[in-house]
Amino acid sequence: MSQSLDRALTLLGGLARGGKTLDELAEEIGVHKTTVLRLLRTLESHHFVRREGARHYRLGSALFDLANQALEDRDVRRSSHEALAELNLRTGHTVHLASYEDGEVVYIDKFEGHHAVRMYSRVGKRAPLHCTAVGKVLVAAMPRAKREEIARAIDYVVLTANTIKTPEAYLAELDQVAERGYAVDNAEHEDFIHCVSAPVRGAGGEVLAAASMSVPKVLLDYDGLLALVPELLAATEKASVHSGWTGNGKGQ
Amino acid sequence: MSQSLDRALTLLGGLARGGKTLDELAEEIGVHKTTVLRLLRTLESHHFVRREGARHYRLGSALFDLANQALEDRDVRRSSHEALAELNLRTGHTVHLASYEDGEVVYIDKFEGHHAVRMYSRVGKRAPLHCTAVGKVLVAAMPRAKREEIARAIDYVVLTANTIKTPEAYLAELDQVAERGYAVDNAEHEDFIHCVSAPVRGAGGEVLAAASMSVPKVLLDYDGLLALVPELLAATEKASVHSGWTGNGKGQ
DNA sequence: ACCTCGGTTGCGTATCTTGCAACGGACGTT
DNA sequence: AACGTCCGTTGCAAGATACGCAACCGAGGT
Repeated sequence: MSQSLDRALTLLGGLARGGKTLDELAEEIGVHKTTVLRLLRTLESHHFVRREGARHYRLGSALFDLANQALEDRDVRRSSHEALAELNLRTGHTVHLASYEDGEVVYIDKFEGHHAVRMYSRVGKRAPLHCTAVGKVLVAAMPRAKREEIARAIDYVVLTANTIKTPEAYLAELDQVAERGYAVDNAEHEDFIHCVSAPVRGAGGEVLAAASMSVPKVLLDYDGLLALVPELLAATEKASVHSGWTGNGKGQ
Repeated sequence: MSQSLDRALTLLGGLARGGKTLDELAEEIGVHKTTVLRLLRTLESHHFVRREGARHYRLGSALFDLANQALEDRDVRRSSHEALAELNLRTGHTVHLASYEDGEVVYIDKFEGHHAVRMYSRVGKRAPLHCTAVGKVLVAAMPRAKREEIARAIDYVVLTANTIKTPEAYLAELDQVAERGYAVDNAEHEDFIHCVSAPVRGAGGEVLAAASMSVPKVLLDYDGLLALVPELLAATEKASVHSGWTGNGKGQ
């Protein structure tokens, strides 16, 4: 592990929450401001940071640049884009695309809902596996042994009254998800929101990502949410076809 | 300047162009692979890179995360979004939003055109000041002394037959741009594309960013392009109002 | 079974990074 | 107008840290 690099990356995280002054940053990561200055200079030379006026540093454009290249790398995102945009347009609900990344879920695309109520999420944000519909879909797609391994490794943080609390309950839920082909998060992550999610598949039938719709409970009750499932499945099927998926079963 | 950080950032740039193996990366930045390994590990722990299967490294999700936060930081982007999305929807042409950043133009938003012909650009990408419509708009908004300083500092790389080649010609062009309130790039950057651009203003009348429409020449001739200007101006005015702009002149 | 390729580890050394202390410039205050 | 404060910047010396080496390991391919 490289110390200076580690500090610099932490620095970026700190800068993410608004422009900061040199000493503020120094204090935040617990080093001398000279050190921060040098790190910032290096970051700046690569456009990772920019100086705003005199006494403020902000994140720079290299971030956008790399991020977009990284996103383009993820082919699912591109191939699913059209189908999900349509789904979002037609239903007006927030649509997410997420993939599994070492023990968590990462949002790789987001289409904002058309209501006043907005979800606190963001492309690149991570979320737990046990209390999100996308998490369930992604883990349910894995072989049973892997599922168990993951289920046991999860830290079942309780976020709402409905949050799943044990590996056993989680595994049972996954069985259901695998069987019916979609997952539900019945206000297990945030109190006022529930979601449905379904997988996007690739050429070999493997699950590339999970798409979800998130709806505030004030807008639609649980039955109303479930009534959206056919539309969701139509969209994920379209996205799957665009991603190379060819049939119903496994393989070609 | 911090050496290891510098190397790590260079590494990220290298990774942007597809997954690489350890030795490839080591060679690329001219260090021992052990060093690369350590840097990658640190980057990985912050989710800046991820390991793809056995022998491939790719950019990770921290990039998306930071990038989105950085973009949200740039208020112009949010406040202009609606007007530009409309413009894009109505005309079907590619719309860019760009701002000035130390001697270059940086794209901070992009709305893809609806035609088959796509432009090679990307949010976060940088472009020269002398051969882009957005560049002209941004520089034309600066006080005359600053304009001259910038005009003299530009390296007039010739990209097409129409590219401006001298500070004098550039300054003359800027005068025109400042006067009529919009700029044109008549295939000065890429041979087959021409653009028009206009400024987005903030509360004090200052120019926050430049919006542009890019159109393949095969789709629209020069006069057709100019015919789009009123629509562009309507959009940038709307974006300006959303950004706090209140009147026609300076000040409130 | 061998070879190659990619990744990983331990270790000593030299380098690079660090924190200190002091300076300078820009504001704001008295 | 002079002073004080806040923030950024520089040079330097000490030592922690990142570096490259060489050897090892594991997986694929021949």
